[in-house]
Amino acid sequence: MATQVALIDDHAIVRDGLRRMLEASGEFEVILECGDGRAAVEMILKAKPDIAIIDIWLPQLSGIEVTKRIKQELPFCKVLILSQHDRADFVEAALLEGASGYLLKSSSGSDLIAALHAIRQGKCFLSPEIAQHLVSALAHPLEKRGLGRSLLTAREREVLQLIAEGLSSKEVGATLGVSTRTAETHRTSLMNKLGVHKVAGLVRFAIREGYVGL
Amino acid sequence: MATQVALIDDHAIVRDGLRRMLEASGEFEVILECGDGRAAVEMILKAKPDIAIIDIWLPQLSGIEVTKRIKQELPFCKVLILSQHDRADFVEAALLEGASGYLLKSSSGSDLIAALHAIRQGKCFLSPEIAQHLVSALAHPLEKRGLGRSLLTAREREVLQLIAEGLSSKEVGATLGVSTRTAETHRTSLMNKLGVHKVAGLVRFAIREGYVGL
DNA sequence: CGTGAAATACGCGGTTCCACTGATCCGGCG
DNA sequence: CGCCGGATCAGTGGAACCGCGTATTTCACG
Repeated sequence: MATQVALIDDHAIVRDGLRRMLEASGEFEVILECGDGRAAVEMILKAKPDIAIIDIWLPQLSGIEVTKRIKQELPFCKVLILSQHDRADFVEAALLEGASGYLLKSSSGSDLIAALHAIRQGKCFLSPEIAQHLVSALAHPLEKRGLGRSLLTAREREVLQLIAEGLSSKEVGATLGVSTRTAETHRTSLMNKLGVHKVAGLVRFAIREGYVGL
Repeated sequence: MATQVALIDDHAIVRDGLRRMLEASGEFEVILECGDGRAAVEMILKAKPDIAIIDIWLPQLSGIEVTKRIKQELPFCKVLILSQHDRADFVEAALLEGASGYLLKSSSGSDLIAALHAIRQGKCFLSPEIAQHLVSALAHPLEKRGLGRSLLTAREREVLQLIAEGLSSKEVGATLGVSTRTAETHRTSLMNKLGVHKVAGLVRFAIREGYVGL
């Protein structure tokens, strides 16, 4: 029986291409596709694929956050992160959340298949460039580097991403399924914590920290 | 005989996917792939494909610039631009340089095939969202500005920078020594020109274009 | 078990945004 | 000269923002 795969990437055309590659191999079956993070979590929890291929940058919810949520509910669902860049902190965060692999988009299609093979067998697969970064990162222990100790709470990071994507408080509330006032409360505490008083400041922080792309 | 296609995109994995889609259709043959702009120009001039599919963002040389150069030498080689975003100025620039189509990556694989069909017949193909932007751009005939001249006026760039730095319209007016109203007018035309409706969008544009730092 | 942090939610009121309009003045270019 | 585009200024009205509060529940940690 073919391994069931979920494809999460915000570009439909990229998903189409990946699907063809996976299906051409004859070993994988794409059982769901999704272009945004929030919807992806729901669909994955429902469909329970064997492996989820997740782009790191997604509208609504980052790939890291998606990973975290599905690993909580489906520890046996493997995750392969796709990313344009090789930012070390992203790699670490993804692996800490339970991702089984991290593949750069500069990889080839055969690398993708190779990664899936490894992951299916419970192994780990990292793009060579990534592995490089990781060893140097392991030189010093990660607690020290403030990775676990984030200033912002998970909810606040979520709200921040949505604001930076251009949603109003009302839209943020609707997206998260909470009231507009609650969204505004989070917005307020974000501004307090970050010491800014304008959307512009939030957006710049979000971009600088990689919560949203450019 | 199959239509010969060149694939220019900086992500190998995306090229792999596109190639499979094209070849699966049976109508297209990928005769070359390249991941950076400068090399792409050389390869295309040598290989003379019927159609070049070019990502707008490329290392070394932008997709727009690549289009310009190959159209100079090979006017009969059609160009289909691929892009993540629907920035009006990019679209216009690409079309002015001779691109026959502009496809967002949010499009599906069948859109891609449809676009190639249209282009092969000498027609033009734009993603629907793109066409939208274009009509609104034509409403305000901004013909005069060629490529060299910036989309934004000097004053608008000034205002943009201040907004991105977090100033309110009132503060912008005070800073520039004009009325709040005027600052708001500039803000409005910025949003119109850039096709965004939120401060977040302006800030991201400003950062992307280097009007403000991070 | 108490404390505190996080998430949720609400009110009020002034400020700001922003789309829809309208206008005037000036300088360059055919 | 006449036209056009850029820069300036303005009104209206509804929506959103945001600082000032308050309050409940839940959950983790000591």
